[in-house]
Amino acid sequence: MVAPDLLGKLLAAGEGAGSVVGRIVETEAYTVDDPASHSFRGPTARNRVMFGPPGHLYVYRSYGIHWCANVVTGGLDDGEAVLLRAVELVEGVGLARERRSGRTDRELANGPGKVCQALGIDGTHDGTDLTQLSSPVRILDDGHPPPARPITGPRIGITKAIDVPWRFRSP
DNA sequence: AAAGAGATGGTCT
DNA sequence: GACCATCTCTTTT
Repeated sequence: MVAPDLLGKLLAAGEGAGSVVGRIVETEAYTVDDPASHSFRGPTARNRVMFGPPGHLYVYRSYGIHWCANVVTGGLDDGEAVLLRAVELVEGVGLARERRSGRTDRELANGPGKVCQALGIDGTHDGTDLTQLSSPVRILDDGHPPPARPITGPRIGITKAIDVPWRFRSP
C-alpha cells in the first residue's frame, strides 16, 4: 500500500445517523528517512502507532488545536504513514455542515484538520484498525479506482525535505 | 488575491 | 524552552 493507492478510497467515521463518509482526494507520504516525519527519530509515545501494523489510524494533535489523521502503510516497525489531507464528502454532509458551521461545502474537508473536524475524528481514535467494518473509523473500497495519473507536488506546512513530491491529489 | 498573525498545547531537546 | 505534517480572521495590495 503506497500513498496514491489511498486516493479514491472511502474514509468513514461514526455509526448510523452519525456517520460521515468522504472520498479521499489528497494524501501525503511520510517515512523514517524523512526529516519531516514524526517517525524520523524513532518510536515515541506519540508516534508508536506508526511503527505498528499497517491499516491502523495514527492521530496526532497539530498546533495544540487540530487533529490530523494518517493511515499506517508500512509493515511492523517501518514507521511509514500517509497523511489524509482532503476528502470529498459523499455521505453525512448535513452533520459535517453542523460541525463546520459557517463554511461553504468545499471548505468542509479540504485540509487535514478539517477532515478530522468534519468526520468527528479525534485522539480517542488513535490506533483504530481501519480494516474492521465495526471500527469507529474505517477505510472502505467501493470499487472506485484511484486516478491513473494523480497530480503530485511538494508537501505542505513543513520546512524539511519539501523537494520530494510526496503529495498526491485526484485530478 | 495574497500575505500576516494569533490561537493553543503536547512533544521533544 | 523551542518547535511545530493547521486553521481562521484581519490587513494589505
